[in-house]
Formats: sequence, structure tokens, C-alpha cells
Amino acid sequence: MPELPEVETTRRGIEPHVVGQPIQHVHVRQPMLRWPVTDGLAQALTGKVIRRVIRRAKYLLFETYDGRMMVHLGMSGSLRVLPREVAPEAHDHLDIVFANGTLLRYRDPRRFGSVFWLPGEESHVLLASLGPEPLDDGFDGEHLYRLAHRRKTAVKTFIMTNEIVVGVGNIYANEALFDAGISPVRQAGRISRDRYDALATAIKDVLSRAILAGGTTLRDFVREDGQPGYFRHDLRVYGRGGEDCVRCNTPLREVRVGQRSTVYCATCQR
DNA sequence: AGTTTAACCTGGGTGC
DNA sequence: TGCACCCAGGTTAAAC
Repeated sequence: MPELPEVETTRRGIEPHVVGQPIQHVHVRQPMLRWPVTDGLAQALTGKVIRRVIRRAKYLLFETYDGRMMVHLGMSGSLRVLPREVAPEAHDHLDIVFANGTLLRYRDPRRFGSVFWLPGEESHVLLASLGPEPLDDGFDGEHLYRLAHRRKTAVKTFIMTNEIVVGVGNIYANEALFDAGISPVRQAGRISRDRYDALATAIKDVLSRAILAGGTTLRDFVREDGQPGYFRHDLRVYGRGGEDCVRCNTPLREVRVGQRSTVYCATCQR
């Protein structure tokens, strides 16, 4: 699923519903996710109050006054807010029921997501080596240009690497490279500083616009209220292989880069 | 150290 | 209809 805009859309949607209410009950139906949900999670959460929900990369962190829950939505995960009486369906792996009857429900058909409990002030090794947030001021063309030095990997793979910058998945990597006019297969170390400025700007722009549209729904992703995101209508290359480029009408080329489907305009993107 | 590859899992679509 | 095969918003660990 879920790249940064979808995770941020989820965060904004659920936070007002889950903050301040004591957790009454936690039900883990399927602990076998990307990593097993630990036995202690339900007990640790019960009785606690969520203070706020923050996002780091594609992780959601539900902060209590003593510890926090860390959730990743993987490829097909979603979190919805429902009344507690709604019966679970297939792939509804985790329920958190609050004292006021609100239910936070985690669904993930492919089970590539994960849920951890981090006690006290503990962090997690998966958060340790993440790069900057793309929407922060600390992320810019200079950052990309510096880290790309002498790298031979394709620039698309480069910007999808979490140690370089977080939150850029396959859809938005394709889109940002189109917007910046850069070929996805160009070696990362062979791009000028000016063009990295344009790429950083394009990444910020496409992610920001996608958040405003509530993210992109291809199949599984839904917002906290079950509604899809609408950025799909704004995609200019992703999913459009063989169709005409919106800028120059040349048929868009579709190739594989780093095992991921990649669409670009060989005329507009160099 | 940088880069590539296989693996985790289910479901939907396609072609025979 | 059925079956085999390919594809999908991610990420890690292991192999080159």
C-alpha cells in the first residue's frame, strides 16, 4: 500500500478518534505478520491512554504515557475506525477497543505489515537507520546529490532507499521522476546538483498533493472511514505504461527497475 | 561497501 | 470452470 501519503492520511484520520480514551480490550486474531506480534502487546496496551499518533517514515507510532505501539501497513494494510459491534471479516488481524465503544481495526491481507510494542522510552532497531523525512527542510537536492556521489544504482532505486530518504515508494518514485524530467534508469551518481534540486522539489510536491487527495487507492488501501484516496486520478505515469505521455504524447515505456514496475517517458525524462 | 536477489503472503487478473 | 502463471502501495537478510 501505503506510501507516505497513505500512512499520513491514516494518521490524520485516526488520531482524533483514538486519543484520550482508555483502551478497554485488545484482540489479536492473527499474530503472524511480517514479524510475529508479541504475546505481551495486548496486556501492555490494555488500560493505557494514547497521547498522540505520530508518523516516522511509513511507521505509525501510537504514543501512550508509558511506551508506544509501532504499526507498519506493509503492502496491503489499512486501519479503520468503526463502532465496536462491527463483526470482523477476513484478514482483520487486530482490534483495539476503547472505553467509549470506538474500535480501531487493523486489516492486512498479505500480512507484510507489523505491530510492535515498545516499552518505556525504547526505540526500535527498524527506526535506527532511517533517512530524513522528505517533507522536512532537512531534505533537499544537496542531500541527494551528496549521498549519490559515485553511486551506480538507478536513481529510482536510490530515492526508494530508506537510508537515503523515507516514504518514497513505487508510485511516487515514478511520479516524482516524471515531474523532474529524470530517467528512472539513470545512475544516481551521474545527475547534476541542479537536477537533484528539481527532484527533491518534485518529491515534496507530489507527496504533498497526494496527502491533500487522501492518498492513492489501487486495491487495498482505505482511509480510516473506509473511503478510498483519490490521487489515483492525478497519476501521470504509474499504471499508464503504453499510454501516451501527458506532456509530449509519446507512448510511455514500462520496464523493471529493482524488481519494481517502472513507467517513464523516454522523451521527457533523461 | 554497494548492489542485486530471494523471500515473506494473499488475491485478482489473464491466458490456455 | 479450472488451473497455472504473473502481478501488486514494502522491506529485510543474504548472496554476490
